[in-house]
Amino acid sequence: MGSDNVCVDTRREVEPFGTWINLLQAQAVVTEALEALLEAQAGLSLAEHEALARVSSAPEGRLKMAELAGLMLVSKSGVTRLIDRLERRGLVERTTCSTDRRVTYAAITVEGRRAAERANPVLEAGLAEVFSRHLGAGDVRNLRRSLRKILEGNGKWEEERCSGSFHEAPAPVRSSR
Amino acid sequence: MGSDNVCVDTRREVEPFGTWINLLQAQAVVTEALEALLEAQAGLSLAEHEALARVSSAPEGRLKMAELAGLMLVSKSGVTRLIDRLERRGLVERTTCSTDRRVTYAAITVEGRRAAERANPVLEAGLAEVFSRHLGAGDVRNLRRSLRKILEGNGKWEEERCSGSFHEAPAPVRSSR
DNA sequence: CCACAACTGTTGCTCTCGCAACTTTACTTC
DNA sequence: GAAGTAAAGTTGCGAGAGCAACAGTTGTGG
Repeated sequence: MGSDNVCVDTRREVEPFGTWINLLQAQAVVTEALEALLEAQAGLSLAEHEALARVSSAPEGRLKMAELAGLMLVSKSGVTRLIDRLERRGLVERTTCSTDRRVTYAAITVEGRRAAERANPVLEAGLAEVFSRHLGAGDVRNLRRSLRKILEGNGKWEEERCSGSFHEAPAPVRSSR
Repeated sequence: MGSDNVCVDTRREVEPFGTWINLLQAQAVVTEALEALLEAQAGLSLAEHEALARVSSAPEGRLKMAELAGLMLVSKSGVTRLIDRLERRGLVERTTCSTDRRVTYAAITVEGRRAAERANPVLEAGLAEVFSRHLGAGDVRNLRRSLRKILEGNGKWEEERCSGSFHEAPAPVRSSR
């Protein structure tokens, strides 16, 4: 009955847990701030901006729906509705493929490109303000290295997803292939 | 001490962006894995487990709705619905406060405590597998320190919420209910 | 040529969440 | 003590996302 010694080695066990919680919270805080900033100053959600950025930076300014879904780690239906919203606002256009009539391209419009270019500096400024402002250069390097280890360890590291000027939205990876 | 010059070269600007993307992706990957694992082996979502753990580790095994909302980063209505679901399953009970009739306590039940205790090792094993397994002890410390800086810099650091102690403290074994 | 499997994108359904309005209760002020 | 204000929790509503089912298209084997 006298199991008072609860504090045996809990400190060691708690650390990864607390770190993970902090990861969740930091992600939530940064995302929330950027979401609000981007919505206020550019009228775009983070997911919308990412789609816009990825489409506009793709060759010929267009991307198949399935490709976009793969890059963004969102489901097929998620991309359909996301492109629905952007198309309704004239920022993106659905075009067909001449060689395969199943595929639909999401193609950037001039207005869409303008919106993306207007949103980019906003996002960058917000990111500096809320994220990198509080970290030293060494912190950023260490942070990224650790995060990369986690991604690699789970087989989710892909170079092309991280390069370029776009952002990412949290979403599970479903049927990839 | 990262006493490097901040404006070394322009290429540095990409780094925070990519690091933030990695943060999102790592969070998404870890969350997805844990969510699936916990759902499969314990029948709880992550949010449900967190609520259960926080309530069960609170003094007297109960927490005001508003306190719970503050500890988790969710809105009041979110907590209402979350507790609705848990109460429907008999894992939590709504009780009243004798001194303030506005407040509602979410109180852990015996079955709820059992569920939390069954879920904890599952979560811990999953966390080790998908998260801390790929990091050294120094990595975890650095990671946490950086995340803490971000949270502090945005005024969202609160010791009791972030310290991740809720999941280890089994609280007073008060089986009065 | 025809049946059949594989693939692409869309739609219906459901789930979870936040915001704003609302009800009930406590506190402050006169 | 009464009026007004603030706080706690619940509810209606809409947004956004995933899964499963579906229709249209392409390619393959008999």
